[in-house]
Amino acid sequence: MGITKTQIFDQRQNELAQLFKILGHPARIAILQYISKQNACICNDLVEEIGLAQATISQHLKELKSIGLLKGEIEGKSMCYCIDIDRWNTLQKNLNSFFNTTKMNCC
Amino acid sequence: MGITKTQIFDQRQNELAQLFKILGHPARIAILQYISKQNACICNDLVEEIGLAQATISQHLKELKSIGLLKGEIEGKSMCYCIDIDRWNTLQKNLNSFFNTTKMNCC
DNA sequence: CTTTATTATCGTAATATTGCGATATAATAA
DNA sequence: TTATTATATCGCAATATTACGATAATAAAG
Repeated sequence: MGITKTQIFDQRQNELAQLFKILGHPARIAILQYISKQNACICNDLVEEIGLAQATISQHLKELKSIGLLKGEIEGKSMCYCIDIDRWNTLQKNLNSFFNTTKMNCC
Repeated sequence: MGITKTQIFDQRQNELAQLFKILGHPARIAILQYISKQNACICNDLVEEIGLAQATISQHLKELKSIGLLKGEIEGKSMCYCIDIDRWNTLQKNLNSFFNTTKMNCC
């Protein structure tokens, strides 16, 4: 017990849930907001800005990368993490599609 | 360690993350989709439809209620859980507002 | 009142997530 | 080469989530 039974749900349900799940942490929300404000970003800024340890920030960045929301480029000896706007717009469409189709026909 | 440091984030970040988090489970996505299809719903249907134990479904319903997405009315000896459309629309607006403001000014 | 049906809650085991120190890796600087 | 700086990964401890059986609570039916 304890493991999520992904096999009893369809792919769309699992993918949608995974997206929501990754967005479901305040640090990751804050990271996205901060990167957006900066127009560019290096991870080290985030450590000071957010107030979590460097290892923890790095882990959150990895999760945001896992759903394609962030892309990172090496820039000298630091990383430039940016929001992938195409992916961002696609995600927004997916979520809206879920919201719009699900509210239909409800009592 | 292990506990999310909600105190270092602001209220909006925590609330937004909480919404995403609750939506971040395939069973809860499936529950919302099923209720939407039915126009009404009793929990017992969900147990057969989703394929999780009754106790588990009940727990997921409770979480969806906790963010106001579902409202439940007693109907005879069973419950009628419905999507709260007003709340649903508000949530959708909140998420879109996050998506729209965050993608601005990004590199 | 007793039975039956439906949902909620409790307790618990299994697994996942969060956070961080320590360390590895990689690139530039001296 | 040897520092220095920035980021990633490993390993672990603390906490949270998921799932379910057992049981409680509630309401209708007999």
